Amino acid sequence: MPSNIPNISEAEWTIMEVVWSRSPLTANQVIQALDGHCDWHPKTIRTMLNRLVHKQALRYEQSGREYLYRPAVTRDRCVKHASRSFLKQVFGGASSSLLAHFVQHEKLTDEDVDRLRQLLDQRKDA
Amino acid sequence: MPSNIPNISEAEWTIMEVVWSRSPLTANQVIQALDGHCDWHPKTIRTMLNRLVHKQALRYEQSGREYLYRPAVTRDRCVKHASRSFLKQVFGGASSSLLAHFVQHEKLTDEDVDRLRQLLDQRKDA
DNA sequence: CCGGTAGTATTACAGACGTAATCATTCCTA
DNA sequence: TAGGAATGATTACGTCTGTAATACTACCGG
Repeated sequence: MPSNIPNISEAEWTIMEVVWSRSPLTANQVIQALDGHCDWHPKTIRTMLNRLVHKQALRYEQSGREYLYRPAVTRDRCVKHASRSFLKQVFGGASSSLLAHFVQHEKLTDEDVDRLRQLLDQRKDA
Repeated sequence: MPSNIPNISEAEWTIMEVVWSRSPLTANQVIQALDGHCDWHPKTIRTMLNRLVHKQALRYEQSGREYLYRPAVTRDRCVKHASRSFLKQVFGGASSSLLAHFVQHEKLTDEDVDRLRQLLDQRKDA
């Protein structure tokens, strides 16, 4: 029984972040959490919640006349899944190339660099 | 005049890789290059070449009765663009988190690690 | 000169996505 | 008790994707 991570689109990812960080919540709470950040119509957000349930990225339980949504997949698993796809598609699976790219082209503070060095040190080398 | 990087889908990316690495080539050469790797129908590949031209990810010039395709955007720019989107979507734009993730969860040889340390050293710190 | 072949261009079609509007149900309130 | 408001369900619709098939056109060979 392998992962079975549902495909979460870009817009859906935004919804998932909210649910991951404050689960469980009602549709309205999701809408409020996004108010100001996105400007999606509430209907749109409800639609996306629905789709995410169908994709089995979210679950819900009834609570009064509303639903309480929770993640059905952990953020970790989704991050890993998305990272793998990206790594494969853009860097041909070579994590070293990917890392080189980000070290060279994206901003890092000195602290970031230090922490990264530590991670490299702690890495259990084969 | 900002970037204007066209959106290149996953399947299209495969085509682009071929063109980036051996440009210029004819449709048939792309088809042959992919033979064995993908199993797309030749018609499918021609369709994708066409779409990529419309998206202005590829250009072509006539050569006899065929076209010679070339990239209209560099791989570098596309990699950077895709990396930014991914970074933003999955790691909220924090490159340090992204780097930590890949260092901790993806395979790296000892040489990879050494090279990465060097890159960190060479980094022009602010 | 005519028809087949090899290219390109156009069309097809289902499923995903972004973005909602409309429908149906139910509960609260006047 | 009937009507409106809130919620979830269904439907809508244009674009993008994956995956081709079909149409058109021009050149080559008989």
